[in-house]
Amino acid sequence: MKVSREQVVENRRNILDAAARLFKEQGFDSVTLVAVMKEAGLTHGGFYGHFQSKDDLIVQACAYAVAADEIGEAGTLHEVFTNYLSATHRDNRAVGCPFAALGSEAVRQSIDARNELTEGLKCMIDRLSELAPGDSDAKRRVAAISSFSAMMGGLVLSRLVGDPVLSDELLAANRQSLAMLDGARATNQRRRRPTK
Amino acid sequence: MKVSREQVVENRRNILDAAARLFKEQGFDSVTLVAVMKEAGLTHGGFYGHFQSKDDLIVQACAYAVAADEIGEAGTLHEVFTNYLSATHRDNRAVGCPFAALGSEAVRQSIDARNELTEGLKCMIDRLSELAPGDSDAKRRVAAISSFSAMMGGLVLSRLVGDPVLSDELLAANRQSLAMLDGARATNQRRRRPTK
DNA sequence: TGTACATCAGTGAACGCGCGTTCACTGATGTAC
DNA sequence: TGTACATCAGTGAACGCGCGTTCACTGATGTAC
Repeated sequence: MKVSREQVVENRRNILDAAARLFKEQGFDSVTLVAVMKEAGLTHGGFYGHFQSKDDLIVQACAYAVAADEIGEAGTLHEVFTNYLSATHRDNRAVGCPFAALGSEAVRQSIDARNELTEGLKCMIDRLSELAPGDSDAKRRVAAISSFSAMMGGLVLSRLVGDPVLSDELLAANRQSLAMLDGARATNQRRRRPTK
Repeated sequence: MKVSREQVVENRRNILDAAARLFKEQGFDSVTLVAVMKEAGLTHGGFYGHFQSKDDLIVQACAYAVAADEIGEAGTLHEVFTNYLSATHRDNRAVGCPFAALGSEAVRQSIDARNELTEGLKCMIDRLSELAPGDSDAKRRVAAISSFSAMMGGLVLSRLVGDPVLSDELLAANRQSLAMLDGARATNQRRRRPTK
């Protein structure tokens, strides 16, 4: 049965939202279109009214996921990595960072999907560069890139590990290391963003 | 046709080697048993003489991959991250680090597979702890964990990115950051491993 | 504003392909004598 | 050492299931008058 134009827009959004969550939780290959459409409250036949193929959905869902990602919106680098390297984030892949959830699989996706993620990564690096310590744009950018790499790598490893003690240690060690880097570089720089 | 006992052992090794390479290159789900057996120079029917199931192969291939991983065998931390964060490593997933190649997918594998990888990670952390800077075991261990997290995260991001300029920058920024950490901490520590 | 009808988003059965897995068979190995 | 035979690693056809995808159909929407 035909639905209203607003409903079409909402349905498409629901499909993308369901796809992003399921992909991050279970991976691109394991998630079926039937599962995505069911999660979105629809039946599978309607899928091709919204997307050309599963590959097309993956591209759109990647764009949606990086756009919805709020990691960089905290006020300080310390807040960012404290939230990122938390047990909560580790244990909730579906609503977490798409790079950590899908990184090593995304490498093998279409160039279109990777380009969407690349745009999201560029945006993330720019936002973190504003928060990172360093007395030049170049240094802050290096700090942003290395900080995000460590956060993302550390989170993946903490999720991978079976041993819960080691998993917690991996998060804590990365938090500690980032705190040192943040503090050490902060000492010999002028403040760029004075607190209001 | 029956083959000699030595040939059986070699065939099993060839299957594991082919599986580890193909998994790292294409991911667990995309690789078929037919492809693995063909790569090992056999036909698919014989697979179940060596392994109980594809899941069993994944477990054994994870163990094989981490055992074959030589990343931590360089002499200094600088050598380790220079090799790890290289274009060569980025462009050759099949023979590279299993954590970078399979990290975000391995999260969703069986607990047996994750335990094999966990053992490999523990071994990696121990080896890097011997090379890492710091004036206590605890600090060297934190440095080892955060260094490996950044290396692994940085490599995954550099592989993911479509833009080759950004990809190179991600590698270079992480090398630079690790060099700073290595150098900075090295200044205020006694030398633990004097050069022979 | 009310009515008739064309549009088209969503439904669900069906298709075909590729996958993991099974199994009857083959023929070289390796043992018993 | 040589021969006869049981063993069993590997072969390749076949199976069944689940997946992405298609399509004839439905019925609410929204437009023309």
